[in-house]
Amino acid sequence: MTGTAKTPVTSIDVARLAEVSQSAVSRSFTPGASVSEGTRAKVMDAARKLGYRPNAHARSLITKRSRIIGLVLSQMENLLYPVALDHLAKRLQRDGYHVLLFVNDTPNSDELVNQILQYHVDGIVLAATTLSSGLAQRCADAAIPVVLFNRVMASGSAGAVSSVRSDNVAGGRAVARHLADTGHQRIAFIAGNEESSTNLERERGFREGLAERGLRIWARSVGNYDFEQARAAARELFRVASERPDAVPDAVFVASDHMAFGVMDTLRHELGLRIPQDVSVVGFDNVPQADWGSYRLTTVEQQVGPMVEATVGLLQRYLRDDRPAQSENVIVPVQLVIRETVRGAKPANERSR
Amino acid sequence: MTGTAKTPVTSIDVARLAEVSQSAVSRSFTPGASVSEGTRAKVMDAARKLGYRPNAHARSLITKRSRIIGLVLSQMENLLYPVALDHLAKRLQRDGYHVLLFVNDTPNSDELVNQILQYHVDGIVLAATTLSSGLAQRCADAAIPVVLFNRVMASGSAGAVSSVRSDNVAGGRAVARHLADTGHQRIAFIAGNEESSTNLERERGFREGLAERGLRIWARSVGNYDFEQARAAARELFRVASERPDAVPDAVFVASDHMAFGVMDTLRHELGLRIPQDVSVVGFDNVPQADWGSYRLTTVEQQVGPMVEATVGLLQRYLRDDRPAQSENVIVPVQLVIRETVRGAKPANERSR
DNA sequence: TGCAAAAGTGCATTCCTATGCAAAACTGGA
DNA sequence: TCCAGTTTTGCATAGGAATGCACTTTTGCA
Repeated sequence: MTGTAKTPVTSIDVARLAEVSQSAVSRSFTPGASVSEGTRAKVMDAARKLGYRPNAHARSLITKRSRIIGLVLSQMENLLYPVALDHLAKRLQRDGYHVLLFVNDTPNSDELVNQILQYHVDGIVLAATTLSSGLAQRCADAAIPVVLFNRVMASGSAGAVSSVRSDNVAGGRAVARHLADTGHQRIAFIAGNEESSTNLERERGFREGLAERGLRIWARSVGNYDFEQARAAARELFRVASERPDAVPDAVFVASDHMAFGVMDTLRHELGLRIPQDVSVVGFDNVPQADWGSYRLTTVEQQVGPMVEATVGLLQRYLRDDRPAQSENVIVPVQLVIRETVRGAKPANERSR
Repeated sequence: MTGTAKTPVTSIDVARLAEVSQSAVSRSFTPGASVSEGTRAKVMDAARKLGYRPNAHARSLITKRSRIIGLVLSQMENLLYPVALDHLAKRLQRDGYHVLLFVNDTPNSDELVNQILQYHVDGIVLAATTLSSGLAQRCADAAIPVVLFNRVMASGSAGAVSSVRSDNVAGGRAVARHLADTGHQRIAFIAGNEESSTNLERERGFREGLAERGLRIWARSVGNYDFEQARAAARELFRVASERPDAVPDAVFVASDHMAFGVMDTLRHELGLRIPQDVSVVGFDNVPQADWGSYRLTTVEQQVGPMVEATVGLLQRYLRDDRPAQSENVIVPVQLVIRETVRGAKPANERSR
């Protein structure tokens, strides 16, 4: 019978009941510590009776490890982040770590850094696209390992700021080739946040890919990774549609799926265009919705599983040998997922459904 | 210049530099403590120079308050939860609290309870639809206040298990009335998880509303709050469509938006039905996607803001006067948001766009 | 100017667990 | 049976901050 512990029960209580010392209790709960099987059994038994669990705060106070990873987020509507959060939390839980959440409210990162440092987290995952790299730097200065998720620092990093990201350049290039090879001529691009590394890289790869085929970006607009702004961008690009139908893009590459959905809705329901007959659309991320029947969006898959795995791997390396460690930048390969929003493409490497 | 603190800097270091006692430092960082402006200034100055911040673990060890709220989640793909998570984290951050995340991996809640209790969280928010109420009970037994989010306990609760939920019954009833009043006759229902309180209440309200108008559920299937299962449920309900078009539902109430999207996709793209001409669809939640052009889903809004506010309110009440406190069940009103998936309805109380 | 009340300060202790060190118990080989 | 070697055990302390208590300084009012 698991005892119902109304009041805090400490290792001393357990020690008393098990008739051993407090140290023995502690050791029984520390993997690899020196205790005989007999004592451990007695302790565990007493612990169960009393409903005892070691106090994580007291423990981390002395071990200097909190087994907590701070996660800084800002965008929640783009499903990529919830999905990544889910993976990350589950993965860390398996190793006895947990995620403490920080939502990037204000642009004032000072206060946020303060809050994070108070908890003495063992590591930080920065998944906020809009975040100033100052925050990363400040955390790294405090000797806390930082992993940027889906993002890199602009300037040379000083401390232990690593990053995990997809091969955005390759992704952009793959999209360019695909659109060129399916015979598109007037190819537009809707950017995300123009200063973000994700956008810069995707756009660069895209330009390169187009150049290979003797093309270039025909028209361009900015959506800032925002649903509504992406819709406005689409309207802008297609404004002249009615007057000169042949002066209008025949394909759009949108820097994120989340924006692409808004773009598709606007093209179809507001501008009366058919996808892909009148215009092709390609996204980036491959969030679950991209597979939904209303969109069936051709897009570049960011492999969340491997990205999370890499993130955890980096963190663990820091934690094991806790020297400063060189900053490391992992690039996870991407894959073009061809569905039904590009004219002249045959769905090939589709995975499920 | 904010000093870069390579090594832990403690209140004693600050005290030394500021030429005061350690107590003075502590008091300077404790709102409402007894310190003169002069000392506080000296302390803050020294603290800034050294890059000092109080150690949250040491603090919670002695104050018995961790300023951490545990949040247990399981469903991430239904945007309702990420959105709620976002609100909750921001709201708590404003009060100096933070969210520690627990993802309900396995059905084995024992291990999860263990993990939660180790951190001595000040409160727990349970937002996992699929979770056994045992978990709630166990936490409450450990004298930790528990708030069920979007969910109630089946049996009479013993400890301090409160809940915040929408008025699901009223929501279901509103849907029934709306569908009846717009002339629908063969009204189907696709259930979520049949044991969940949300589903039970929505279905009950729905039945009651239909009964008021002399109708009843014409066909029923179960989607378990899962996208694919909902699609299968839709196929099942409309299987006979080709043979006897008039024996097929003319409206479907789906117990969550997330499922409703799958249902709409299946109806439209797989079964070739038009919405709302051939069949009307109503969802529940009003997640952001419901407003998207491809869906424009008529649905019942769960007001996440007020729900989070109520949740935080309950937690704070527990924390202030920390007696066991009676369990309290807050019900947040809902609102039918009429968009374009119900035949014969005029978009009235639409909010934005 | 004097004195009681209020405000500020420091000392010492507490929160709970982990761990270095020395002592104790046990192991196995001769 | 005895001893060196190994494993267990307990003692005592550390880790960083908060707080009751007693003491000192300041304040306010007569």
